[in-house]
Amino acid sequence: MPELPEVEVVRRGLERWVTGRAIGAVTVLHPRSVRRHVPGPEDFAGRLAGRLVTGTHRRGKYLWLTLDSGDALLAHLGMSGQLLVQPPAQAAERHLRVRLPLRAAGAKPAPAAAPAERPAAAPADAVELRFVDQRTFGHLLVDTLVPDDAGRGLPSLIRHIARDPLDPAFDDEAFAAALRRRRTGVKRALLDQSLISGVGNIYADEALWRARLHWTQPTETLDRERVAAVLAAAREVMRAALAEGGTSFDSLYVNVNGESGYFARGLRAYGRRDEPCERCGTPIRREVFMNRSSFSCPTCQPTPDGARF
DNA sequence: CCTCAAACCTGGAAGC
DNA sequence: TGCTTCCAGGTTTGAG
Repeated sequence: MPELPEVEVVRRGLERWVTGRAIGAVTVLHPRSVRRHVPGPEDFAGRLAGRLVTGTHRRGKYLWLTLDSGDALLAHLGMSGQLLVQPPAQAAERHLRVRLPLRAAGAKPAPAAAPAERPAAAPADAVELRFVDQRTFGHLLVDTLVPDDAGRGLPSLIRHIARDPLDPAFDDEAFAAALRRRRTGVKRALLDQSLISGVGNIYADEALWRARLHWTQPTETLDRERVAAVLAAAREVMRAALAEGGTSFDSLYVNVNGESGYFARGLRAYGRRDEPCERCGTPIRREVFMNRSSFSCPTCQPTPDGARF
């Protein structure tokens, strides 16, 4: 389940393969993967054909490629999405949803040919960007760019997505103030992408374990220092995941080169039910919230008075 | 505006 | 072995 560090690893992996290349004839194999591109799959492919990729960007868990048309190819990996760069002749993956052929700028478009007729020795500069997604919670779409609060281009569909904690322009004070205005539990707030983006179930639990807060801690009780501690913890665990080259556990999640990331050994709370807390030895508990698991230490993270869900 | 929960998916694991 | 149920969960949508 890609969260911010995993998506950033994908972005970095894509950068050298896609920037400066031209997109060829896009094939949408599963319409659900472009369901948020309202004009439909044909329009999606039409807006990409012949366009040059000018850069790679990310906010929270959203990733986008800027195009020379002024638009952007926006991607969200959902729970099981992967963006792979493969040789064009590589066999199709089991859950391949969209094919985006890429060629070096200036190279002639490949002649239209059935896959079986492709030359065995494809030009070295021809690659294929592939969107593979088992559970189809992820999606791709072409969107227009609008200026963000710093005047930079942001896909219009994600205007409501807050900056993420690794963004230098993230405003800690504004976040603390917004949290205190909320009347909810701290974990629900951490998962609210309009307050802070990039934090999912795993990194929320990890940040709360490090900050010694239970997930039901009411947001209005969090003073500036507590919020600073939560943010510092989230940044620490995300940077550690990033430093390990990405990621986590789920074999579904694969980085741009098709290698499974592995950050599971750095997790102190998530997925460790009944295992001893690394600070105090108390067995980690698992509680269900919003139909998903929350892992915490009963001693370091006691359930607060006035718990909010 | 805020809060909250349902719905959207698939396949591996666990239970029977 | 084979069937059923549970579980993973980010985001949008709409009700209250």
